Amino acid sequence: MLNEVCLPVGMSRGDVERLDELIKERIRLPKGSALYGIGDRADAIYGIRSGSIKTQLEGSSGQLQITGFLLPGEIVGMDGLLESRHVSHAIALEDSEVCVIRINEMDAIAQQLPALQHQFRRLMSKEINRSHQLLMAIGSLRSEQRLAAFILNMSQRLATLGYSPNEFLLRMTREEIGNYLGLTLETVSRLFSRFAREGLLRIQQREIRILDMHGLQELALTDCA
Amino acid sequence: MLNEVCLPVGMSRGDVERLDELIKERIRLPKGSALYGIGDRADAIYGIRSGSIKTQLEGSSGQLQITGFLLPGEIVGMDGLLESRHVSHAIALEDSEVCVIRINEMDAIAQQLPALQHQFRRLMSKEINRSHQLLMAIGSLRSEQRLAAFILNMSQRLATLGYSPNEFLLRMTREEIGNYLGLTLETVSRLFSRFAREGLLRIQQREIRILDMHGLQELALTDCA
DNA sequence: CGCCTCTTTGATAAAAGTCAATCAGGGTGG
DNA sequence: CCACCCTGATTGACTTTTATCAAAGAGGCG
Repeated sequence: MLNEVCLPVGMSRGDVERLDELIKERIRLPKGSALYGIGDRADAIYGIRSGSIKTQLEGSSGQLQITGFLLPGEIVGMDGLLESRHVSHAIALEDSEVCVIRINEMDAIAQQLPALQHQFRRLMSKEINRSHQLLMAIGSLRSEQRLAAFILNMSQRLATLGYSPNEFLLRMTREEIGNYLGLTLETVSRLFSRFAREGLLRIQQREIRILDMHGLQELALTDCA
Repeated sequence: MLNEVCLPVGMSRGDVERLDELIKERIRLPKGSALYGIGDRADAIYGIRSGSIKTQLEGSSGQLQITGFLLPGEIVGMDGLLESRHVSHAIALEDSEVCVIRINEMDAIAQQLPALQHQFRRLMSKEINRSHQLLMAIGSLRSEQRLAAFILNMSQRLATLGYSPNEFLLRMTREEIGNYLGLTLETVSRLFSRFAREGLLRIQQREIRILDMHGLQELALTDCA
């Protein structure tokens, strides 16, 4: 049924049926619960069916760093494939559901289905690119640009899921946004207020309504190094 | 011969011989030359045999962000596997040599050699973790901690290559270090001077000698959030 | 030898963080 | 059902960190 949500591939009808074997198990995650934690055995990856999930690392002195906010259709858990142990936490931001893709089973099927192998490789490459993009944002953009880019990114991803790109609900706190972007929660809050004052958007708690998409885009690009 | 440098795997004697087929081609890179650039067709990955290479992204407004400094034994080029086009530049920091691993050929061999598939997956996961680590450093550490962590990281990686962990030559400029760490070149320079003043290390141009490894480690961890 | 790039250092400014107080909702228990 | 509490958000005053601008110094390569 919703295989494309679990592992969005471009493959033949018959191939897709093979995948049904792969995705038997599902997990329901109440808000705030962990899909996995650091040190947990990593023998599967997870496709998000509904809800949203954050992933965060834990530094050597205990500080947390959020590395991603994942939405339906996206894959979580690929960080653990190095040592078969997860090196991050994955926590549901709201009640969510994921489907489980066991690595072993995937390997078995991929043996006769090279397209799956390639698809999986693409997914990992995507993850690399995602964190590189974030790296560039944190490393070379100013706070206002980072937040603008963040809002636009959420908007785009929600739009591809069929939601309105102009009006949506943030599932994370100011503190989580700040942590993700390398800012403090106060800075994030002030920026939201400023964006609202400047007529770029309207914000009421976590409900965002983008009023001037073009202005936001301009802001995100304004640097001209 | 030096296959483990090109694709460090834990596999049987016979398997290793299979790999010889894989690595026929080598490329010599003069200092400053590009292994690939944004938009180039990505049909191979590269194992560094000697020298060092930086990878950098280009933002929408033209700003560059260095995402990695790669040393011998490390793999470069995995960012391009998403769309078969590279999305970054890879540039030699000194005269370097890489061996070419064509994706197609690797796939063909991996068909009968699952260990290779797994090894490749591990490498991609490692790349994800690497950029997550950097993300955490830039996102949640102060400038002095970032630089200390950077120095320690270089030291460790050079040590695993058989070089002295206490004395080495940086192949990149202050500006490149700064860009990588999300700092300006002036800040980097001042920090080096300060570390030297505090007796943590001695620095003369790009020659580093670590005098107080433990002090540096402490500095890198000092946050206690 | 001299130019050119890289580096160092200083003075100043701007950005973002910290501390602190208040405010707003949402959920819980009386 | 309402008051209260607790978490999260906002805003202000102030500090710290880091960037920016500028000038001078050091090597290295042609």
